Formats: sequence, C-alpha cells, structure tokens
Amino acid sequence: MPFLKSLNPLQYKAATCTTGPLLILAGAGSGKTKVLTSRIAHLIIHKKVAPSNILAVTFTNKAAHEIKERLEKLVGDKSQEILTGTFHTVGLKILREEGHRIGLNSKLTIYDEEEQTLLIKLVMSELSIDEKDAPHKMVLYEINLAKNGNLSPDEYRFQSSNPIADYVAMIYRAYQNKLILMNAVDFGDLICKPIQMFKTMPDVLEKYRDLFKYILVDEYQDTNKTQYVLTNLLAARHKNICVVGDPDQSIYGWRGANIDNILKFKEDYPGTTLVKLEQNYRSTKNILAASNCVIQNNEQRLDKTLWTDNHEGEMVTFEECLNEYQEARFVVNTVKKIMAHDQKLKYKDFTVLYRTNTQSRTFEEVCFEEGIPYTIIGGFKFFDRREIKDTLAYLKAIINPHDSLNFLRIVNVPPRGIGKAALDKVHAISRAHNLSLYDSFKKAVDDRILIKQEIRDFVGSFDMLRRESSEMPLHEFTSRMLDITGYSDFWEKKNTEDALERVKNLDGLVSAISNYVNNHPKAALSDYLNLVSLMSDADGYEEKHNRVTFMTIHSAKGLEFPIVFMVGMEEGLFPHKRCMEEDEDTLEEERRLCYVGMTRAKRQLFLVSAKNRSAGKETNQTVPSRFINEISADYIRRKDVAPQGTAQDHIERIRKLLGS
DNA sequence: GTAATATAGCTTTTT
DNA sequence: GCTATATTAC
Repeated sequence: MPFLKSLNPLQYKAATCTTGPLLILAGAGSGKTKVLTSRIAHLIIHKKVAPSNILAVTFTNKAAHEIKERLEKLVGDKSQEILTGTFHTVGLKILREEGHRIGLNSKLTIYDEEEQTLLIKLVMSELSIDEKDAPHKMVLYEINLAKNGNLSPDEYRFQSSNPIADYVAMIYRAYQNKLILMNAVDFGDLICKPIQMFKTMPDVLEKYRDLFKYILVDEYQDTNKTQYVLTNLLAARHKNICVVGDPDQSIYGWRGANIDNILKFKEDYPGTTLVKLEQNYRSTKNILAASNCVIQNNEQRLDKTLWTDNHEGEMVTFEECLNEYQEARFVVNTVKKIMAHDQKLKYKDFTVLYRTNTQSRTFEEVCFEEGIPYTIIGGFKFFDRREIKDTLAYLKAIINPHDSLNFLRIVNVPPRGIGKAALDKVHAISRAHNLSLYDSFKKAVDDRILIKQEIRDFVGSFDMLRRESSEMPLHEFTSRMLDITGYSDFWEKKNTEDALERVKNLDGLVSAISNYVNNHPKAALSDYLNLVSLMSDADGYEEKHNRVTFMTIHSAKGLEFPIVFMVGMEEGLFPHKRCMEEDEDTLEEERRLCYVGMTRAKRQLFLVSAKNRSAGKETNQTVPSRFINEISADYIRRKDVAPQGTAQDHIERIRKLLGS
C-alpha cells in the first residue's frame, strides 16, 4: 500500500503494530500525524476493522478535522464513521446518549468558565459564604482541580490541604446539585460524568467498550487524571490502545495534565510495545540543536535525542530591542526583508509566538500601520464579546428551560424594570417551590406578585419563542429572537460607535449560524450551541488565509511554520514571574513551553526581547530570558542594541542587572 | 426601585 | 486597556 511505503522503518512499526498497547514517543516534527493516519488507514484497509470501532482522541477539534481530512484521502467515505474529536467531544457524545440515566437530557447546556464563575457566585450567595472567606476565583480553581483529578466533594475535602477546603467542598457540592437541576454540565463534567456512569452502570461500560475496540490518543503527555481513567476503562478489555506523545512537550500541567500518564504507561499496560520516533523532518540542524540545548536543562526527563537529515540552515537569531514597540517593528521589518529576498515566501509562512495574549496588541498596531495582513488566534474572541454571549444566553435559556443561569443573565437585558427587588421575590419562589427560575418567574406573574405589563409581555414572548424554536431554520430563529426580545433594538437605539459595532457583530453571528445551517442541514440549535462551547482557539486558524499569524505558544502546539518569531524573551515574562515564584516543576514546564515554541520553526527562528517593557502605566527594564543563555553560542547569533536614554537610565539599568 | 454613570481592580497559559 | 462593583441620578 502506498501510504505505508512512505514511512521510515520506525514509523512503519508504529503504524502496523495493531494489537495490544502501544506507546509512541514522538519527538517534535517526527511525523506523528502521518503515523496516526496511516495506522488508522491500515486498520481499516488491511485489518478490516469497522471504522465505527475506532476512536481517535485529539487535543483540539482542528487536529481532529485534520486527521479526518487526511483519512478521507486514504479510505474515502469510511472516514466519516470514525469517531474523532477531543475528550470533551467524546464525553458529550456519551452524555447525550446516556445522560438521561443521571438526570440530564439531550438539550443540556455546556457552561464555560464565565458561566461557571456566575454559578459559583450564585451558590456562594445562597450559602451566605463571603468572598473574603472564599474568593470565588480560588473556589473555581479548586473545583476544576478536583474535577480534573476525578475527586468528588468529599474526596476533595479529604485530600486537599487548602485552608479553604471546607468552604470549597461545600460550594462544590451545592454547585453540582445546581448543575443537574439546570440540565447543565461544565467542561470537567463532560469527562467525569461518563466515568461515573461507567463505574456504576456496567451495561453502559460494556456498550462503549465494544464500540471503541481500537483507541488512539494523541498528545498523551497532556492528558489529566480523568482522561486517563476514561481511556483506561474503555481499553481494559481489548487492550488496543495506542497513545502518542512527547514528555518534552507537556505544557498543560496547570490544567491538571499529569505527565506521569505517559511516563508510567508501560507500567499501566503490561506488554506495551514502545516505538521512539526521533528523526525530525521539520527543522534545520541549527534550530534543532538550539532547541535541544534548552530542553537538556530539565532534570526530569526521559533521555531522548532528536536528530535530522535536514540542512544546517541559518543560525538562530537573538535580537534585543529597545522596547516592545521596537520589537514589533523589528518583526515587521524582518518579515518584509525576508519576503523581498525570497519571493516564494508568503505572509502565512510567518508566525509570531508569545507567552501572554496581551502581547499581541503592539504587533497588531504596527502591522495595521504597515499594511501587513495578520490574524490573531485566541485572546479576545468573537464569541467572548458581550453581545454574542448575551445572544447565546438567550438561545440557551430558550432551548433549555432549566438553564436558570442564562435566564438570569438576560432577564433584564435590555432593561425591563426587573431589578434586585423583583429578582429577590422570584428567587424566594424558586426556593420555596423548587422551581426553575423561569417557572418561578411565570408563577410570580400569574400570582400577580409581579404586575408590570412589560414583564407580562416578556414572559409571553419567551413562551412563544420556545414554541417556535424548532419550527424554523436556526439563523432565522436567532434573527427573530433578537427582534422580539428587543435585544437588537437595545443596541441600535444607543446609536454610539461602540453600539453600532455590536449590532454589526450580531449580524455576523446570524450569518455564522446561517453558514452552519448550510453545512449541517439536520442540526438542531443545541448542536450549534454545544459546538460553540467546545470550540478552541486553534480551531479558528485557517491556513488558506495568507496572513501573518499571532498566537500564544500554547496555541501553536502541533503547528509548524517556515519562519518563527518568539517575542518577549525576557525574565519575568518568559519564564513568567508567576511560574518562577512556584516550584522547580513549573519552571521546567516553562522550559518545555520554550522548546515547543522553538521546534515550530522549519527554516528560521528569531528570538526577540525588549529591554524596556511597559506593564500597565509603568515601564520596566528587563533581563533576557534564561532560555537564551542556555543556547550554545554555536547555534545562536546575538544582536544587542546600545543602551538607551540618559546616563542616569544607564546607571539604573546596570544596577538592576546587578540585582542591587 | 431601577437605570445610568464613575471608579477601582486586575492582565499566564485553555478544553 | 476592560469588566464588575459602588455610587449617584431618575
């Protein structure tokens, strides 16, 4: 078969060793996607495995789509039947099929972080727990941590050493009860709930074990405890589990990822076949050598040396600029210079990677001035805008009548004369009769507790919309909803520049939904809403656009570009000061992040820093990142810039450098 | 009781 | 620089 012939011997082994547990340690740029797709194609074509018996879990939806696309070329229509997606997509699929057994129906709402926060605040106020005793942000963090570790409220309280663990456990318990009442789940639940069902309902476990006879997990180094447990339960019978990953690229520890999952795979699955892919097909010798210099400084790692047959290439460049504005100018000018020199390169061959999203602003400004086309991945997303969130909240509240949280969000937007006093009454009814907020609201109107005509009308139109929601195409419904609720009007009437922008965005959302309807004629509104909730930043990256891409290093995972700029290479920013304050492990994770960034580059890598960086209203002098110093002089060319400003500044800078 | 306006506080990475 | 809270105006 042609697709197997193009593999090197180790890749071939990884693709064709189809029975029993398989661990593929795949270094950066070692062709792991090619191996994964070849393996699936081999299973279907040569081993006659039914496509529906294959589960391929990826880190992002984009990676899942890419695998599907490549597979379509290899196996044709059969690729449609393979289940590919993130852990969250898979969990959702299971919950929509089986959730009725634990009190969830298929119209369930997925709560994102903002909705989680609102619910926690709501629960805290109901339990009269003060923000001072348990800051909601810490509560959220702890609850998510517990869920990633597959801990119930009781287990959490037992294990946690956090001083507010008692409060958190209490809030966590109430929070879970609320979620069920609201027919809603958070990200953690998408994985925890299926596990709970597998453990308590043997028939459900049987069903999915038999369905997913062959399991593949990509980016295994970034799986957490629950994800481990889920795959472990599923794979226990057939033991056909293949995981791919690279411990050196584990960068999601802060989200509960457990690097031990990959390090201890061999112990968890006796009889594991191990394949190490160490030949890099992506980068030049210089880039690879420089990257190896950095990662070698980590104590905790499996020994592994990536090598390549590629050219020596250009040296890695380190450029120290005066400030972040000059940093952006340097990048833009270099892009122009390189493109003038090599006509074959396009804008889309360049990427700018940074540690924090806020860094994108300066680059955006300079590119705008210079007329360089660009796209920003992540950061302030379209779906994070207030008007879009409000609209989605309306839609969620309409199709899921139990979703009190989103109902609460929109009940007085636009203002309908429903303030704190009115809501207190509704909350009282809700508690007294154990009703959803919407039903309580209706009861308050029926019982003439709320008498304003405006409020009566609102309840009437809400009921009508709920009836209509399944009677017309999704985009038409959305448009009608915006009309009837007066939400569009609310912004239009304001008539400010900002408000008109928001109206434009609402139109944008309607056409996005219309687009979706064209591609998914049979989809329901809940399908769309769930899709939006599970969409990731990297999913928005479109290679067909010929633009320079800006994104965080985290978002760049799994991608590659001919020319890469890593900017903000300064102590305190990268490694980030919040990580430096913590233990050695988190610093090692920063180093892995640096390694991930560097190994995205195929031809040329620029490391850039700013000697002066403004943080808020202050400007601070900086010291180049320790990661720069870790690169041997053989592979890096340094360009320093003369000190700036007055003699006083200069003395000040030297003092800072000396740490006095 | 509710709506509009001023102020303070935070900004690591994300499914 | 942008959002949640506090204050004031209606």
